[in-house]
Amino acid sequence: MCLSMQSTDQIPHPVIRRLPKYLVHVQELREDGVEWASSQDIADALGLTSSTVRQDLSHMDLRGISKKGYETSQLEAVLRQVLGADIMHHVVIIGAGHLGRALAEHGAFARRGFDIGALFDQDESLIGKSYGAVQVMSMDELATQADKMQIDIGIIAVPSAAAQEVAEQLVAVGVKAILNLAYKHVKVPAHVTVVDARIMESLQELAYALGKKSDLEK
Amino acid sequence: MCLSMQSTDQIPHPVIRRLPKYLVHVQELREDGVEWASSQDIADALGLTSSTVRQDLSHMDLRGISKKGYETSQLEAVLRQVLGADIMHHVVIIGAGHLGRALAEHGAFARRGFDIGALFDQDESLIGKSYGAVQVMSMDELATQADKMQIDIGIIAVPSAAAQEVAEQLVAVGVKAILNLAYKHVKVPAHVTVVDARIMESLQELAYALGKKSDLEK
DNA sequence: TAGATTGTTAATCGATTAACAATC
DNA sequence: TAGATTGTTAATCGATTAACAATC
Repeated sequence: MCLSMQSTDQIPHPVIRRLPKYLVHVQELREDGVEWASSQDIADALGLTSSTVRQDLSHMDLRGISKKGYETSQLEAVLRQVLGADIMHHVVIIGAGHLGRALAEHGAFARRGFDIGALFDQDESLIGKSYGAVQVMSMDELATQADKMQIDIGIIAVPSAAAQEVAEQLVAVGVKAILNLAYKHVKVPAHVTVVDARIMESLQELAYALGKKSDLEK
Repeated sequence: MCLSMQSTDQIPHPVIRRLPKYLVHVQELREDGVEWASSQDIADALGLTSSTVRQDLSHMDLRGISKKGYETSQLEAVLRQVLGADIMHHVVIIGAGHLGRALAEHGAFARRGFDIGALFDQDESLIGKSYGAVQVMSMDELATQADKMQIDIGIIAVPSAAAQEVAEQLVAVGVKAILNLAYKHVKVPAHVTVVDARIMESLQELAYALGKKSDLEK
């Protein structure tokens, strides 16, 4: 018997990318003691239209109520469930440079269900050191460790020249989900999901916007 | 007389988000001595279709050549120009926590035209310290410093609870472009551009993808 | 010349927005 | 009851893909 029908239908990608935004907002509302939020309330807070919010939430396993909106605690629960926020995910970071270390030391991930199990680096002089509660290991140990801890997600935090090779190493040890922080597109087999989070690209997008603005001022 | 017609037409947002990907790839090709790249070559490397590549590049101020494709050095030049990669942008980071420090110490930004002028933090005990070549200053000095260095871009690297307040402070001192790394949507006036680069959201997107995969295996 | 590849138009696909009957 | 707000259908808008004449 299948209770949650929603788990089978295909949620469009733009919707999926908005779900974390709904979650963080509705969580804040619930913590602040707000029990109900209308689609318009949520839209205003997140810079969307109420129509988009209702469409998006129609993919979730809950119903709103006329004149009241959506119950924040219920909405939070279904969003957490859909996003797998209640399951602990095992994460490794490849690259113990500034960015990799910062992520290891950043407590917020563990609090949200992402347990960072290890940092890996080529640089032998770093091996054995700890950042936060996370130890640096040799790249040679990746395969062994992948068996021990069941790695769900690999984070690529190496220089761009090494990104493709690291992606292939992660795929080789069976990692199915990769967060790529390197300024380089990586190619992986179709069964592996890659999400890019590149600060450099975001900065360049801003630089473009600034250029447009100064054009308009002329 | 206006030589670059392209600077006035409106480039669609999805195209703009792909431009940095083209730039980084074509730069690599050029450095490797590859002089020509066809739309199909570029598409294969970046996981796009050749049709998309040709459509995207039609917004740029260059022409490809039949049977050869696009000249990499020329393509790099127009992409750099459109993205403002040849102009130095002045950046400040608000929040001298792990992430803020990592960005300050990360050399790649300066190399790509983003000069990080200062870190700002509320914590008085951090003030005066340096990370990389970047000094930590008091939040009280933001307004004064904003006048001195001409700030183009502000990076929000504070805990989510403080993100909205920091956004407002940046807007108040005249910053027109904000990179938001906090796990919280910030509201700003229409004349200010915000780009989000939230690692947490990307991880949650991956967690969703993992959940879908384990559903399919059943 | 023949064939590969462009630039561009048209077709398709999909996401967002608008509209409104149902409902609390 | 009257009015606000949902869920959903239909309309609009925009992006991607396909197709193909032009061209090197």
